[in-house]
Amino acid sequence: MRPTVHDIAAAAGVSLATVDRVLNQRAGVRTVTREKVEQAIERIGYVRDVAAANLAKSRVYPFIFILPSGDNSFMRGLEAQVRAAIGRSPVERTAISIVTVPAFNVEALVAALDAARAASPAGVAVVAVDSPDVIAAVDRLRAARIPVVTLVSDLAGSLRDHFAGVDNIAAGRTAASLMGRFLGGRSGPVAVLAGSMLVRDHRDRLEGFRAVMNESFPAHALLPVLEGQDDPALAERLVGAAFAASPEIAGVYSLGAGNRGLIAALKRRQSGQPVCVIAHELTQHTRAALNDGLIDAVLNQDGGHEVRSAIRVLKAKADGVAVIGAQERIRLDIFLKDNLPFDEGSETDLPFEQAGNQEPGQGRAD
Amino acid sequence: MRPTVHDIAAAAGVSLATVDRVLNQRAGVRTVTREKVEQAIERIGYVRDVAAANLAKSRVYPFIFILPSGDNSFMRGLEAQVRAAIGRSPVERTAISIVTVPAFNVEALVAALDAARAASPAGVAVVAVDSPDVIAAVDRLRAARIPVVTLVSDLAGSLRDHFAGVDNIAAGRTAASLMGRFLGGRSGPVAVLAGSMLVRDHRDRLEGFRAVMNESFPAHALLPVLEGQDDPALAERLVGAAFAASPEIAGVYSLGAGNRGLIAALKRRQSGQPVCVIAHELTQHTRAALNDGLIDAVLNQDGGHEVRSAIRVLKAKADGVAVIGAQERIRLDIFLKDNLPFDEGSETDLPFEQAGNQEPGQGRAD
DNA sequence: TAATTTTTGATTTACGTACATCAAATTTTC
DNA sequence: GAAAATTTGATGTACGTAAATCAAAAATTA
Repeated sequence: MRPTVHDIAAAAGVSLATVDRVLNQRAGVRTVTREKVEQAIERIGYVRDVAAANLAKSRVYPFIFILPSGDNSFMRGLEAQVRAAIGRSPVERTAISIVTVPAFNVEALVAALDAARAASPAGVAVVAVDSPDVIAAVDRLRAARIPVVTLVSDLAGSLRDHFAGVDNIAAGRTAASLMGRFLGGRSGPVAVLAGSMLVRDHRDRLEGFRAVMNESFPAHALLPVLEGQDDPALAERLVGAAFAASPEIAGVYSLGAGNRGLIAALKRRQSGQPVCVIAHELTQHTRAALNDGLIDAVLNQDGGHEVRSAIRVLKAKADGVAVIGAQERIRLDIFLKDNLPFDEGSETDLPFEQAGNQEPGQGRAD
Repeated sequence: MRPTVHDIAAAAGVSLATVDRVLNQRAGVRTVTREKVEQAIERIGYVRDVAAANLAKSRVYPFIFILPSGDNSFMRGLEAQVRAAIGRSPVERTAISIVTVPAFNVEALVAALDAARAASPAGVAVVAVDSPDVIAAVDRLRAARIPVVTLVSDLAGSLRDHFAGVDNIAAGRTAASLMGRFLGGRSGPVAVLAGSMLVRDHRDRLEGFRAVMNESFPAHALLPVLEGQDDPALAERLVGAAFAASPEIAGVYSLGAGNRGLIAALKRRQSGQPVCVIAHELTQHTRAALNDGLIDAVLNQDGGHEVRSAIRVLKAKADGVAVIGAQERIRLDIFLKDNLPFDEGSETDLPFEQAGNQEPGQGRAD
């Protein structure tokens, strides 16, 4: 049988009350006694029964999720996943609130992080914009002993506890490797469509992509990066202009969002050789384009996994216990039209379709 | 606040004892009363606090894992993952025992399943061999109200509760799609190395591979399937013979284990055009070959995920509660040398290296 | 040494559920 | 309508931990 607090008391030769004082770091225990108890815990291999402890404490974990607002399929899917987690709150003892801030907006994000700190939750998950001010705001949360997990896009140099997202450098490298092999003998330059260089995930993907293209496929020149602000309309204009300027384009790597615009531009393209297209994030639009042969491969991160992983890690950090590392590694999914998962419908789709059009630059769209 | 049993009692106008009788389906409740209570449960939206219930019951979940024995890196890695789960048993309230049976052996597997049934555990996970006798044995377990999860290889037509493994038809299709694209303009037939057509996973992969090769890349003929029994030595002989007989081979799809033998044959191959190789399961051997450029892509299933998922599902089935479907879908990982995960060392490696050589056909090796 | 402070022990209640016991109320059977 | 059987209620204990109270013991200070 697993040892209990009573066994600690017996082993240490102290009372239950003293064991409790040590376990829950309450005052009024002499150092010698505390050490006696800690040694007993070590000796008999006691591990606190978290379920029983949570029951006794009527513990709930108040978490805050900070996500970009705007018309971005992936981000709205992520929000839907957080809402699904909210639906499981009674069972999981969480109390999750969602805060949305304009995409790529440092000041708004800092304000949201500081507001979160004022609410003193049990943990914060945030889709980070890479900036010194954001790093400072995250570090203020950590200084207030509030666990922080970055979601989707990391914040290198900050004191965040964990990153729940894919290895974006590897993602970029993989995209390049697939691009180079899929192009085979064909020649021609490759265009890159990004959202913004303000977010770490996009920068990392570009870095990985550039590295492998230069190393392994130097015959294909890289055209200057198109920054589409994750806005479909802008993306469509930029890609269309690139096709017009360089009809010999052999491939396109879309490492951000706004794929609706990219797909529109591909459909409008009349002439020229076939283009190899690799994009990120499986949405209704990229899925359809993959099936139609407009897109050759989609690299995907599972937002549901990321959200559930973030919650597990935040809980563990709040309780001060270890996590199963391998379980929390977010995988990069590679989808060809041959291994598309069955469409789960509402699960990854938008929770609500927004009809009206969005101002450009306000969202990480699609 | 979340409703409790007391709230049910109040809402239904009955005593706590009666609510308990209904909740735990004990006898001695009139149908009218039972319905009154069930309606109250529905009305106030009660969900049992599983943590508290488990605490009260001092619940442990005795599970039995039935795995193939023999010198097969993937299977030994799987076993290591089960052992890791055993290490978490005190926390997860499980009591897991491992049973190994010779690979591809129907009688031994049936005996193990029947022995498991006699032990009346809370659930059984099994790497299935596809056979009517095995189906019958699994159905006997289900008839005894014991939840069954198939692991890695499914058992279509049985009453198993769940399959914790990848979609192997999609895996085969993906392999073909990658193979066809990687080959580009090159011509020549493609060889297929399987383990045994007795297991569903191998048959499914072959089916998917054949379908896409015939549909999309009919220029590449498929050579007769080599059945290597997942044995490295046999695989090496078969592949070597195939190279000798057909020097113009353009690609090899290894859909089973025994990749050590395949790699040896590839290294020995002197002449001929370069061969595009796609294999299954990331082990120390396939990882090294991928890095060396001997293998072009590895399709992988994460044994750790499969084991943890199997345990979660078995628990849920034992408790009669729902699972998060998306969380339990096992993903097909596609690894190129560019997105190899950091080597976790002991985590996916063999728990112990076996030096001695194994009789052929006794294991699903490598 | 006495007075004071600090530390420790003993005990109780609570969390939400399971399970057992015994008495009381209700229904069924003859 | 009485006896028997069944159903329901009331109550207590348990699971492992948290948290509180108050008394007793030990240590510290004057």
